[in-house]
Amino acid sequence: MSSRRTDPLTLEVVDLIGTVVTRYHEEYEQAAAQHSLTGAQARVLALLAAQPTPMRRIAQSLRCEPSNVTGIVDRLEARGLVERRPDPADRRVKIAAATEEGRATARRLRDALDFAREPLAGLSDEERTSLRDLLRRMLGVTDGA
Amino acid sequence: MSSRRTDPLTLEVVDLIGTVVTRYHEEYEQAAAQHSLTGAQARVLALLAAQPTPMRRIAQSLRCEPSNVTGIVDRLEARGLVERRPDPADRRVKIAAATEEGRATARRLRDALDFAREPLAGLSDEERTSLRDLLRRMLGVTDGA
DNA sequence: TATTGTTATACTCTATAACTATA
DNA sequence: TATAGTTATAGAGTATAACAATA
Repeated sequence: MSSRRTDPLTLEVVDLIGTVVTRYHEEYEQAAAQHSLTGAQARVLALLAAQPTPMRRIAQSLRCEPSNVTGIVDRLEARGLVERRPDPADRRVKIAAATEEGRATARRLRDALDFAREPLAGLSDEERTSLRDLLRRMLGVTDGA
Repeated sequence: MSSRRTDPLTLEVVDLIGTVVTRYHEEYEQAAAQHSLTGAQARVLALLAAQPTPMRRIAQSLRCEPSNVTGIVDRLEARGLVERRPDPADRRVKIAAATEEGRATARRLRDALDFAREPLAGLSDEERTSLRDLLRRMLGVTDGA
């Protein structure tokens, strides 16, 4: 197995994946910055634009401590992009939800994320199918649809 | 071009790439944390283990302001993983270099990065070649070797 | 008692601006 | 005067611990 680790082909694929990761993050941060958002704020806003979410679950989604979410949502709320709502079923819970303006910002943000879209446009349908299948296997995805 | 943007195949590939990016980062941070390093510290240490580098160039590599590098190298230096050396050619320049212990840590860190290695082991040579070529085209890489 | 969200605290990363020592 | 590195400062993300309200 160590032969596979140092084999030039594997190393190049690893390197290419590293490049993908780097480029993806740079584009994401850049797109967020264009709307004066940090990466974390953009991720939370995207999540809340998809569906209102309790603070606790936001933390799970971000894989960080719940205490951190307070500040991130505070800053989004201060800009009118997000609001906190009570949970009728459990008065301990606060549900964060994107406002109309927040959803609009999230939409523009997603449109700006050309990363995977533009370079993928250079591939044919067959090639994209092939890429999808390889990535699926690499990630251990059983199926998709 | 907007038809390609919303086509299900492209969306799934975009989603898979997002998963790759997320998983890669988590593994990287986790591997760094196992050595009590932050992500930024691990990146700088890996860079310096490959070759001694002036502070200015470290900043370019990290795509951050030079002032930030001071603190990162300070912390690595305080732990004996890195040292600053003068540049004989230009007395303004300080060259940061990994110590023997720093190189050993960098080596262990790299070994811990199973992310791309392990899942790639499930692919055949042909599949990895195919994946390499698709990633190359996606990234606009003319060639490699 | 356990859980949700928050506050308080400390550390790191980040950018900006001003400083120093060289060039 | 321009450049390399540093310092000072401030904002943001992160983890830990302690707390109030609620379950």
